[in-house]
Amino acid sequence: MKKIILVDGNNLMFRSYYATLYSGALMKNSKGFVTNALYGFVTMINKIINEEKPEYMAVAFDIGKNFRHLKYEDYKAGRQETPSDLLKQMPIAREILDAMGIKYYEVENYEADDIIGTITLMTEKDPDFDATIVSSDKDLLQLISSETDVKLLKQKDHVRMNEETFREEYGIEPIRIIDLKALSGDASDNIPGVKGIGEKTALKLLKEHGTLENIYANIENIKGAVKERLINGKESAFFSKEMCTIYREVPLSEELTNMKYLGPNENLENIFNELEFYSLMKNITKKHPIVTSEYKLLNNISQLEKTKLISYYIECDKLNYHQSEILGMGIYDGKSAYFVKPELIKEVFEFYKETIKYTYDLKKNIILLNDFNTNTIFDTMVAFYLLNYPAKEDLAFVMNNENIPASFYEESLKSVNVLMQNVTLKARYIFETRDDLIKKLKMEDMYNLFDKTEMPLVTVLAKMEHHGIKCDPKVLKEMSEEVKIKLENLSSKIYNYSGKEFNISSPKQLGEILFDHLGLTPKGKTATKNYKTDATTLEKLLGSHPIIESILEYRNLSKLNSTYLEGLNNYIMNDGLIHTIYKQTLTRTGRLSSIEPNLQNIPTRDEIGRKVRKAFIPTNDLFLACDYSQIELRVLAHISQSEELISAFINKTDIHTKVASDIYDIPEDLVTKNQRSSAKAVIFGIVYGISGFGLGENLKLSPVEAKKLIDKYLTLYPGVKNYMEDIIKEAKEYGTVRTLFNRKRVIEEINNKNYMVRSAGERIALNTPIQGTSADIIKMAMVKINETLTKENLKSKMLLQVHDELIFDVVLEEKEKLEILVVDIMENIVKLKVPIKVGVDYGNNWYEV
DNA sequence: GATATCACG
DNA sequence: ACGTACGTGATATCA
Repeated sequence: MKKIILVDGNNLMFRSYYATLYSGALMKNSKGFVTNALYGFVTMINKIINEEKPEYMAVAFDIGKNFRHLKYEDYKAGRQETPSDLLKQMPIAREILDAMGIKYYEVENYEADDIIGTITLMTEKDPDFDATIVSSDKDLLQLISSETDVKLLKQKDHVRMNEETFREEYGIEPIRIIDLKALSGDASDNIPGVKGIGEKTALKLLKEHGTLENIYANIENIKGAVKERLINGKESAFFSKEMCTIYREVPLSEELTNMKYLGPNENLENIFNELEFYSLMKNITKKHPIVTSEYKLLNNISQLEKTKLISYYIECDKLNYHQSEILGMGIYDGKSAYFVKPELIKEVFEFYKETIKYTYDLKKNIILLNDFNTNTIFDTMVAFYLLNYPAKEDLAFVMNNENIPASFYEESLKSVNVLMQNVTLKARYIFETRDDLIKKLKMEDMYNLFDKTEMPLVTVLAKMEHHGIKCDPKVLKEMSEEVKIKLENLSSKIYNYSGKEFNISSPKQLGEILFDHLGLTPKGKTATKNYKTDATTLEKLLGSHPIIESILEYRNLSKLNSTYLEGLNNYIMNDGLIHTIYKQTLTRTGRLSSIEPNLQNIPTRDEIGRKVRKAFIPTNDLFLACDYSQIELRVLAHISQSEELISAFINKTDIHTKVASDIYDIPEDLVTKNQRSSAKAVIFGIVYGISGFGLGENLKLSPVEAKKLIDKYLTLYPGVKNYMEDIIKEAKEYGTVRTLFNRKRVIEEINNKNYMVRSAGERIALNTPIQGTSADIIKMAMVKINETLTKENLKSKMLLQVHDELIFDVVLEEKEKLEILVVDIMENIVKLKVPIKVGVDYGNNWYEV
């Protein structure tokens, strides 16, 4: 059985137009062309296609005055004239249907209803076809039959009406809709019906007598006022019936089989581009069907042809590519896919030396191949990241997400056949998605960020990872021994206080000891209903029992030992170096992250922990650390254009002292250390979207007092306040925020009905442009620094990035030159409304720095 | 594998 | 009344 979907095109366009007419500004493209009806129309058509998955589909439109107008000059009188804004969109709807591969029909002097009626007559006669009509017009219910049902559109959802459901609701046969209207009329079409008879009475009469004709044949059996009204309105009734009967023999010379739904063609994208329906374009961007997973086995380079570009995908045996073996490579040259075994890979790259290449996770491949000049200009993973796809370590994540079956690398480990299939398929996918991704990056205004910053950064990070940072295991070992002794002593001390032994590292057991066994006052429960025992909670209990202090110290030292002293030791490789992995496609703000090990969270805030840094030493002569001074605040000053902040930075004021003097209303030279640090907390809190409560916790003030500080700050720095309001408004309107360099973040939470979720979304909206812009800036600086180091032939290396600082392994004789060039690049890579300052430090190890 | 905790900017 | 600062990763414990 074949099903055809029949859509009342006029009905859909009118609905769409009026649905958004009163919602404020009418949707227009940048040329001022109103597009609201078309947008709704396309959305509805998409929805119908999604829900019905039609093989056949047709849309019907009204055209010109029809026979009803000729017979009845008041037909549809009283209706507003079609607004010109809507009228102008009508022909485009037809163009869109053409481009969507959907047939549409209009026949001079007939309405859409008549065309649909004519087609359903065809399907009723054709044993191969059933029909579903989509409209919100109840008139069409008269066409319901055993082969035809109606999807009746309501304001929010729809109801499906077939013979059974119709009878249930109306108690009459579907075709009797015409008799019903003949009696009760239809205000919207200006059908008079019988004056004084409404739907209730009409239905009652029809249930009793069946048809309009029968009612009049039995008119003597009807009593009272109804009879009178019927007699008076007889002519009108029969005339009305004629008016609302769908004409089912419209001259339409078309076979049902020609109404096949073909799917979108290339014109659709152009039309959507013109209308600026960018959100709708996502659904139509060609899902490159990977029709074949065929591949050849490469035994000899001579099988290959020189070509302009290829794609490749490499799979290795572990997630950490610094210590793993290549399993194999897939390549695709636009015509054929080949599986390349590890021993042939070097040769293949030699063969394709001049060839432009695309890949996925270029940084991984650079390290695996130990080749920094692969001529790879496109990293699909980075593109996916910027465009908000799940750009995980394995391309299979994205492919599966796009409904293209692909195996994960774990499967490749199990069987060579899967491996070969896998890498060649992935190589094909990379090849075929690249153009689309570029287009999307351009559409989103992120191509520059991609091409000039993120892509070049891939190689820079590869170099940093590859170089590694030297770490002396002896230093770690010595510290660890000391710390372990202290931990021993602390545990006995703790057991003495508690009166029994327990696992101090178990928050659950610790909670029970403190609050059940020792009877201390709990300060709340965790999500799993255990007592809270985190540091802030314990600090509140400091006076109540001497065990608390020991536990805090124990926690501190055991963290230090397990995560850093012993933990880091496990990452020192045979070359005596630690090779972290920077994740370039993970964070939502644009920052990097560092794993295995995380070199971005080596202790520094407390003195004991900071000593870990003594283990990190240069391979050249010394370390240079260059850190951006208050980069996020400077970015805030720039983005918010707060005059107060800008002038403070331009005048080189100590910003925290300045703010302290402002919010406490005292001269700068009287600001105490405490006041300065409170001001600092206020400023940082603002950047994160803090509440009075949160700041109060932080500063050990009451929420009310804290709130006062925030309010004072916002009054004195109105630019900041405006920024906060504007960015949240922007986020709510578009569902996204952007950094200064166009990096985009989608914030789903921003219009959530749940207060907590929505508030979190608002804080994200506040913070992301600031954190993200800072990330953009340091990334741009890194790219330029790398370029310059190469150009100037310097041997000193960039080693680490810790969000706002860069650490270099310096060759002594290059010291001055390096410092000047790095500082210059970092400070001038972008021009903000405030100066950007970089601090500089040297040391023989990371601690000294 | 989830949770609690704590290290960093 | 809600429940309370953004972004990360590693480790130990426990269900």
